Amino acid sequence: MALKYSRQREAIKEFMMTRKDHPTADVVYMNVRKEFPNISLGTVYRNLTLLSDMGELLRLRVGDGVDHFDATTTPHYHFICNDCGAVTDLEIPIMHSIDTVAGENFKGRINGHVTYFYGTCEHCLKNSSS
Amino acid sequence: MALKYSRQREAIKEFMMTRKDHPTADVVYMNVRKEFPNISLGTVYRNLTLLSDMGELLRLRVGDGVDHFDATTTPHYHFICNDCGAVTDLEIPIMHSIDTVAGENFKGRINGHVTYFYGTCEHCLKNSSS
DNA sequence: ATGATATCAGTAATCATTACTAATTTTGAA
DNA sequence: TTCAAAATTAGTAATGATTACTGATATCAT
Repeated sequence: MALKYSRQREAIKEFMMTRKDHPTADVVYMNVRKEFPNISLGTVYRNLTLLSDMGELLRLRVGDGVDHFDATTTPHYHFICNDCGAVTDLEIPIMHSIDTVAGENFKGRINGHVTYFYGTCEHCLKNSSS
Repeated sequence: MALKYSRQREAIKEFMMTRKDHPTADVVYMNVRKEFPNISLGTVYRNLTLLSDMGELLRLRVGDGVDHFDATTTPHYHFICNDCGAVTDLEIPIMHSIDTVAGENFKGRINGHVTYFYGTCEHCLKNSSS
């Protein structure tokens, strides 16, 4: 009986499934509050962490100092816009070969890698040209 | 006359050059304190940030919630041990080709990538087998 | 229904980092 | 060398994200 159902956790999970823009805890909080006006930010954090630990979410540290969460748990790469900070998914296969490359002449064992691609997103490209 | 010499900044820079283990601000603070007993943590942070902005240091966000700094500013990859958290350099060439791969079927512009390899370091491999 | 326990809301605490301020250093010129 | 403008500092307070605590509430097997 280690894990009990909770309406709040379910709402958080459902909200995450509707979004593919990798929201932060605060964004989740703002949105779930529409359904649960007095849910607390701590509850949001606790459940995001719990769901991440259970493998139902991915916790992304993209380098902007705030954790982002992703309901797509199959391995994939991310792109971060240097202008607006948007985080988007990339539709390219996982490049396992780079683990092999990295492992040459390395004494430890390499299990995997995390790669973030940086640049300018489609939207910001248009804005800068105008 | 925008930038003035400071003994503290010089000591921080020199300490960073002696280390290839990517210390955090706190580690820099502890060590520079031997020479400047009442240097403040804020001074360490301000100078690490300044040096990073000037390109004399790299600021690494390896995903452990603490910033690491690197005096080797030529592009290179890093390995993070899942057991002990150690951050080490990898001696492999930059794989520019993966930016091209990631850019296919992507509407924005990709300028580069940051990759961290994870696994078990040489030292922790030995310890776990004993 | 009820008792055990997981979860909650609300709030306080923590941790890394940044901002503020009055005092000290640096530096170019008198 | 002396001086004053401006950068830098030490010390401390503030911030922002996240985690921990606590007494009340919700879930669930019996």
